[in-house]
Amino acid sequence: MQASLEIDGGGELTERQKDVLNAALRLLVEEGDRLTMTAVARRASCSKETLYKWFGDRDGLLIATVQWQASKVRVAPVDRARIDLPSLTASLEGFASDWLSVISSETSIALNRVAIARAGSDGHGLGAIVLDNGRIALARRLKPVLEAARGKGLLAFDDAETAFRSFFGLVARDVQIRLLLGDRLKLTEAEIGRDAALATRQFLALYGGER
Amino acid sequence: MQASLEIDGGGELTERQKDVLNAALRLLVEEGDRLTMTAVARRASCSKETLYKWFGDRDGLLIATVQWQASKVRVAPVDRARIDLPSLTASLEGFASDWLSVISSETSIALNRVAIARAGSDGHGLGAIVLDNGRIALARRLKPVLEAARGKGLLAFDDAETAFRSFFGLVARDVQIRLLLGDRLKLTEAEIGRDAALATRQFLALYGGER
DNA sequence: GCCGAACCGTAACGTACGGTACGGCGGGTC
DNA sequence: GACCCGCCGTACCGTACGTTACGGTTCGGC
Repeated sequence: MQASLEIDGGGELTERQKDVLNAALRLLVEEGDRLTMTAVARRASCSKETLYKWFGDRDGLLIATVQWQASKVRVAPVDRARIDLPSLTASLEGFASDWLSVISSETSIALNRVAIARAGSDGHGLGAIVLDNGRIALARRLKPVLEAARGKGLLAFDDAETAFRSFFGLVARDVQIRLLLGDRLKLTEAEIGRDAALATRQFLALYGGER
Repeated sequence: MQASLEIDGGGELTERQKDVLNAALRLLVEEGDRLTMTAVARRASCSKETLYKWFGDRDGLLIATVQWQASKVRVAPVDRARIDLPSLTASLEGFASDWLSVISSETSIALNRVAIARAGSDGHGLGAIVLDNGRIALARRLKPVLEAARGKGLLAFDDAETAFRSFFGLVARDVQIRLLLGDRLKLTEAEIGRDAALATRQFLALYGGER
């Protein structure tokens, strides 16, 4: 089945279906791409027939699982009224530590691994979804903040996309690729806070206005 | 078979074996992780029996293939005598554009995809190899340059690792994760050059000494 | 010319897994 | 109570693929 390309991923799901997807998600974290339909059915205490009726095929189940996880992490848009340097700094540090927390979480690592593994062969369904709920969602939330700050003269840049990508690089650095490749790398809360503060300071040094 | 963990990956290989590994490499780029032993044998015009005799099993073949590719990209160490600001700038730009070229190449993408896909389940053999020949090799070559530049007062930092990771982030930004996830993103030579120059300028702004 | 080793091509085996079919059951409706 | 419907559990089917086995061919050494 070709799962419908709806934007929201958790809309018309019954509680039972959400339970099943949560089970699939946990299994995805534990087993990676080698989870089997049988294992999902057993873990969720449902029949394979039900899995196929609800999700069509294995691909449909994976897509629904990824969309379900994505729908759980939707965040409220940032309030960008009244922005000054301290609030901008705090906001950037918040974005940075949120992002570091996400990309170092077991769930994110597992989902990115599966999406990357399948990006080569299939019609890049999962990759687009993961990208859209990761990097792209971050950009959508951050760019208005950057542009508001530029409006107040707190930042100076020509292209918000370029500025965003610099911020992204300063924050993520090599963390995600190392974790995806299996590097043992434990990020504590304190380290995330320090790294976020450093990245923010560096970003302001590069893009801060009226120095 | 547990392939021996030798550091060099292309040492005791006959020409015929290199041909076979090159065929496997091409197939890996085309097919990703779903390459089959039959397909490799057919592409390399050899028998499966030979594949199993030489490489033990499918894992051994994949490991040998990744090591073989890694052995091909070994580069000469950088000459760090007589360093001044122009030569440092040129050197950093060289590192940056090399790295961007590597991570945007079909081969690197395919190898990273396979290594990431298997990093969750198997004994993280491939992930460690890819990491060691990617990020870690880059750090090994770049850090002496950074430290030499610090010795001349051209750069200022406490920890070479931290400085390196900032450089890494400024160069790579979101390029690698986007490509791994299947984002269509074509980097031209000119764009790589511009991005490398920008990253270098930003890195020097953050870590340049005696301003 | 003969022998053994290495190798090619292919057939065969075993298994794992995606997908389907079916019997049973509990719960809602009349 | 009779009926229906959605779902569970499980057995089953077909296939793909890793792995092994085997007959035939080439080639270097004697």
